[in-house]
Amino acid sequence: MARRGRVELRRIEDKASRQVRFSKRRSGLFKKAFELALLCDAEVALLVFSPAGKLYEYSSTSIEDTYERYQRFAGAGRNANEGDQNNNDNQDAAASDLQSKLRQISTWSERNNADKSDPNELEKLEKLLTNALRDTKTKKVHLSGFVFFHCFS
Amino acid sequence: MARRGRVELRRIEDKASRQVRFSKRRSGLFKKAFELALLCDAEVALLVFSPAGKLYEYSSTSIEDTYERYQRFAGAGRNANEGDQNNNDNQDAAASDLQSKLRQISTWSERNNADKSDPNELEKLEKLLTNALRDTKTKKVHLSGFVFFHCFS
DNA sequence: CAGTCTATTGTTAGTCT
DNA sequence: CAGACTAACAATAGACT
Repeated sequence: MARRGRVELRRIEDKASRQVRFSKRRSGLFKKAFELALLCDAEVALLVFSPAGKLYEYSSTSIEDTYERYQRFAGAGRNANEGDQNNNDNQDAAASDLQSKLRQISTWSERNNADKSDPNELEKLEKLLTNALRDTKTKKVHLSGFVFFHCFS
Repeated sequence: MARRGRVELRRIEDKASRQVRFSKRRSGLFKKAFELALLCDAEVALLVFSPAGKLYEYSSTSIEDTYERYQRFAGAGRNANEGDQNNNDNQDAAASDLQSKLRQISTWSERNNADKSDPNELEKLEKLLTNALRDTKTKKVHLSGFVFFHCFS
């Protein structure tokens, strides 16, 4: 009646199960996003494409506005922090991001040991690698002997 | 030692508490987003601005790409389900060098979940990523050629 | 498929360090 | 102020409907 063990962190192979779990987890994720925005007064934008290519979106203001803000932020100078305080580093976020990218690569790599390789997957991998590499370089610059690896779990 | 009742769904007034809970809930949200992408093979993009204006981001591929896809999607018909995909057959059996590089990255990535990060390790990772990326690109060119050839002959 | 049910695992608010 | 701790609440996998 319930799962037998902890959840394995890898792609769900069974198609039916993956579909059901996508539905349930998507609901959960959107709820959490909504709660974060409401409780903590944060600006949140969330885009999800199902494996079948269907779009789901949530935004506390508007996707477009948040994306614009993101571009100003990420685009213009790494440390430029809009109008306010001298917060120097987004290292926390950057670290998490790098970590998650590494995890994705790890997963992809494992999955791929069994799979055949195909152009779409390669495309995806290429993007992961490019992003991870960019983050690595950024991080290296910021690293001045301090440690800030941050995990989700 | 624990909360006394259920969580009220309204903005947290106490500033310190709001900050702490933002931190914790943000971690949780990013973890969930990561899991959805990984377990269910979905494309996820998540942008969060803290009340203080700090940016946090996660993307299973790239924020830019997902936003573009979103625009195409939202711009044209809502239900338009893109034109995909089902590319299945590919025999590219050349497991090769790329796979061993991926395995190295995988190992590094897993080890690093527990380890601290340091400049030397980053240096190593950077080299692995660069090499893997180069191979990926090479392979993609070959694969593209292969697919192209098959489509038109 | 979209709900219901329930045993389990997962998340987290408040507290302490 | 970032983690550790832990009681309590929340999410969810799998089976059914």
